[in-house]
Amino acid sequence: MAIGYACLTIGVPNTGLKRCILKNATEENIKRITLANLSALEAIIDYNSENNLKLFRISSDIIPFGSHPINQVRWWEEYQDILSQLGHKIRKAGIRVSMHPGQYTVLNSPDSKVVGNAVKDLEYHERFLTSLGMNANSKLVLHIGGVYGDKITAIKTFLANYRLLSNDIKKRLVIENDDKNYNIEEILQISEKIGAPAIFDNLHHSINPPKEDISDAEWIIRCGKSWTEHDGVQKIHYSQQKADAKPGSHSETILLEEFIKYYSELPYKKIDIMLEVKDKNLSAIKCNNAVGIVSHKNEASNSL
DNA sequence: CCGCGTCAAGTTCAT
DNA sequence: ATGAACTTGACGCGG
Repeated sequence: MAIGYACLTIGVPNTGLKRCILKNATEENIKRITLANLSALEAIIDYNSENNLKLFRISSDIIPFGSHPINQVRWWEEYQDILSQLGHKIRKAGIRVSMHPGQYTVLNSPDSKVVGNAVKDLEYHERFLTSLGMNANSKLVLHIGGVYGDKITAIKTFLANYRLLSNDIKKRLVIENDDKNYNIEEILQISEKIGAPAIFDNLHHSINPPKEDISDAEWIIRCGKSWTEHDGVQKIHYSQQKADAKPGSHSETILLEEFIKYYSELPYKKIDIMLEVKDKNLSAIKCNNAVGIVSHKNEASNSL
């Protein structure tokens, strides 16, 4: 069991990622930012390792314009050594990394240009994880996409386009319920058809539940059946609603009492939990402490 | 140098 | 028909 966080590391020097706007995306800037970001990622990994944070989502911003035609840098070749050393460090630390293409990556769009871009974006993310030398338990998390007024057709489009993806992408792809369009029941139906594992997101689920009203633990059990040996340990997303904000807004920090209750109700503990929360690593450490995952630092100080 | 508007992409919903 | 929200910080322009 590991608890992790997404993309950003709060309060740690040299871990910030750089970006640029399209207008400034020259080859020189792209290379400079890429190198700076790989260095930042190493600092993040060092920090995660020291703090026993064994689950981390790498930001899609790691390579500027990673799937945009403006970026013609063959970074996976040019920085092959840096990437493979970084990957080695990640594995040595026992950290599981993943990536999560965003809301603009829509595989089931009726617009073939949009689909083409989505495929390119998946290829970019896949290439990054493969350049690190990660195996198939490093996942790419994807939402299904739009509905376009007809969900049956939209799902058929997703299935058809999924089948066109390369095996390298398919072996990493996992699908997640979202807060508007596709609930966990639909995700599981799609998951069975394509063989991609299902990620259960508790907050999305609370906002967009299916008709069948069973406990989160029951849904997690059903999702768990979609994870095979080569996919690694089942992953779920966990977040808490920010008070007095729009449904779906992530809270500033994780309230421990609520987390511990949720944790205690999990059907089994062989689960990796990705927190989606604004204070990132701080909550991840807090939750680790709450469930008895102690960092090396703490062990050292405890033994003094 | 400081502060605030803007930023690649797509879809949905509100106006 | 047009525009904001999504999620969010960081870039970078204008003063």
